[in-house]
Amino acid sequence: MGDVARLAGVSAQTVSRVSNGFAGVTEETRRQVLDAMRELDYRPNSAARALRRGEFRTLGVITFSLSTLGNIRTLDAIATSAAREGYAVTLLPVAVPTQDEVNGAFSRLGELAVDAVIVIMETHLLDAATVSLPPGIPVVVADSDAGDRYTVVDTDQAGGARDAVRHLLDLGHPTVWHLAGPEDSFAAQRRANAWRATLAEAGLVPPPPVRGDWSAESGYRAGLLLAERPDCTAVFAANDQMALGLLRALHERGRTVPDEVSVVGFDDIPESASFLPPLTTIHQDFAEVGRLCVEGVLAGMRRPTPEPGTTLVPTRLVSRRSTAPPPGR
Amino acid sequence: MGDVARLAGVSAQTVSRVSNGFAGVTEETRRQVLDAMRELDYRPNSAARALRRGEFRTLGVITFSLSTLGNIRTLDAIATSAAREGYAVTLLPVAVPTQDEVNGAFSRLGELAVDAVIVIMETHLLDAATVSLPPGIPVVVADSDAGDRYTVVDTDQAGGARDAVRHLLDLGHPTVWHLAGPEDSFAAQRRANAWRATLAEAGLVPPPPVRGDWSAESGYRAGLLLAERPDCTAVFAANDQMALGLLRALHERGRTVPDEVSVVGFDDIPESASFLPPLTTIHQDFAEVGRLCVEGVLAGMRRPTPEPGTTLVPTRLVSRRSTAPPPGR
DNA sequence: CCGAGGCATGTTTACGTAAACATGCCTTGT
DNA sequence: ACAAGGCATGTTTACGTAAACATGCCTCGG
Repeated sequence: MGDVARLAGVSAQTVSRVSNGFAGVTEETRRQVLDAMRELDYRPNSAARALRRGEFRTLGVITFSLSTLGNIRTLDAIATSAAREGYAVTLLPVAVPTQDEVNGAFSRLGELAVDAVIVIMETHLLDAATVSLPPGIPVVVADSDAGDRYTVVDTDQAGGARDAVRHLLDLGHPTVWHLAGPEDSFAAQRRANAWRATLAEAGLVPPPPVRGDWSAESGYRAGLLLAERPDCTAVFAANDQMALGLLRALHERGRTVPDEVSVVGFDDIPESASFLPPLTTIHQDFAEVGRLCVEGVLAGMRRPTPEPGTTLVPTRLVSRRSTAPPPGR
Repeated sequence: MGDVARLAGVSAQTVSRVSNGFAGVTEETRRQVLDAMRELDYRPNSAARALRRGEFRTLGVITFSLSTLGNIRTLDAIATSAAREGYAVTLLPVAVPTQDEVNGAFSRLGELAVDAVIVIMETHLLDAATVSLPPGIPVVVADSDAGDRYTVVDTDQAGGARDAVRHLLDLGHPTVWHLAGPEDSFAAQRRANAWRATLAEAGLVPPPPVRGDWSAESGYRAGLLLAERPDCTAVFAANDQMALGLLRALHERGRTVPDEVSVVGFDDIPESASFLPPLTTIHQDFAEVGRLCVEGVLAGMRRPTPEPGTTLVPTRLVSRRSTAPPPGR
């Protein structure tokens, strides 16, 4: 910076002012400084800048090894939103979802160069973490239900599931079966609960749910069971991949979709439009989740103590060809 | 740090020594300092540390919006390897693969707090970038063929494709058809070239390739064409998703796999083991690619001028049930 | 028994930047 | 015409750390 100042014939402080886009610098002076910067290929030292300013302009994201598609797309949206706000994103990978690993990530975080943290993680692991987050830095949690203790942003899982079930009931189906996700997933739990509640609202007794593990293969296995039940005319699958396996099983068993059985998925993954038949599903707006996460931590940096609370991002039912009225209607 | 030193009854320098795991500190002194650190919940300031040390212990990764599965898994491996080496990973998202965006990312990089850069990007965009990378910081490129100008780490696309084709020829198939990826992808080009070369080596004239766009849907469309050709008994698909679509098309047209037609994919995505039938495919070792990227930049930080060159990560043929000898053998 | 040398620890300093304060010139109103 | 005030720019200082150098004690060999 000193060199630039010398070459431009000004003080280092003026260079700093130009470098930070400060007002109150003559146009001519600014030009001279910019020329000198270019000439010397000057780049501000971000470490010194961070030390002086007390902020890093960086957000930390803690998540499991970029495992699920949803997490990835959320991360992507976070990175994009953060970049727009002039923030970089630092990844804090947690190799395996064990308590030790989570604690490790949290303690590393303490000495990491981040101004705020976004956690994409199921709550029960957060809860059990023994290492506290560094005090005073804002935290937003995605994909969790810890709204009573943290600021939480999440897809409206319940609303989406309710829309899926209602869509099928409105078509005239006597009831809706559920191909649920794994028990240890909160998203799966919330979708299953909303399915049950929506049926109950309609005065129906929910049929026994069939459980998968999110994979297409598990959906296929579940589908083989459901295909045996002639009274099963409508299935709400907890994600699109299981729906894919379900479609295959139904097809193999000669149960045509949607003529004999209607299927609704969840997520709206790109491939779902190309399924056989194209899948009616619940679209999740990951981009919005990511944007709100960034917005949330930035707000937390301005306000001293953000109160806990949950922001839900609405879903949208995408109606394709896998749903129709039940046979005989 | 001063407070900790005071509480522990030592100098700030000793605190620094303990904090950095320096030898030459009495066990007792170390314990006292550690106690004081805990007591005061001291966390070293990474900005000051970076300023003093002249390094950030952070790697930058430039990639397109976490688009393809391969990029994501590479990024994941990079983050994990980097963490093991004590480095954090900062994401540099490039929203759209346009020249402006790439230039933007590169120039932002200049003032970013990273010690090295890993670029996951097709070469032609790198080439056209007008903004130079900051001089003196190591760069490793993945998923590219710019081995003459950069240090490059990549999956051995050609070797994998060759293995796929040879596997089918060895089973006795008269020739092997190719369901290629999009023209603007270097990975697709290299796989197609190796397919052609391997057939030529065997004295065969390659049948016309069918082109898809990586998606299952495009594989389905291509599969409908290939199903019409009774002389087509073996297909090498450039990725697993297109292979999935291909399998569906063949199934619909009554061409059984592997009895009538054998199919080999590329990537070994998790789902491919659950395809119908389970897919023989080429396994890519993304973890190794990521590890080598990190190793490469770290080596570049020690050596002054790393010479360009390409490191290829070998693939592995995973033989499942979608391949068999041709009918009548 | 004494000096050399090693080892644990303390003191000084610089890393590059930006906030806070200081300076001096020029405009403006009476 | 002159004081007041604004505005562009300069000077001083501190951010938290770790390298380099300094100090003092203790051990060990002749």
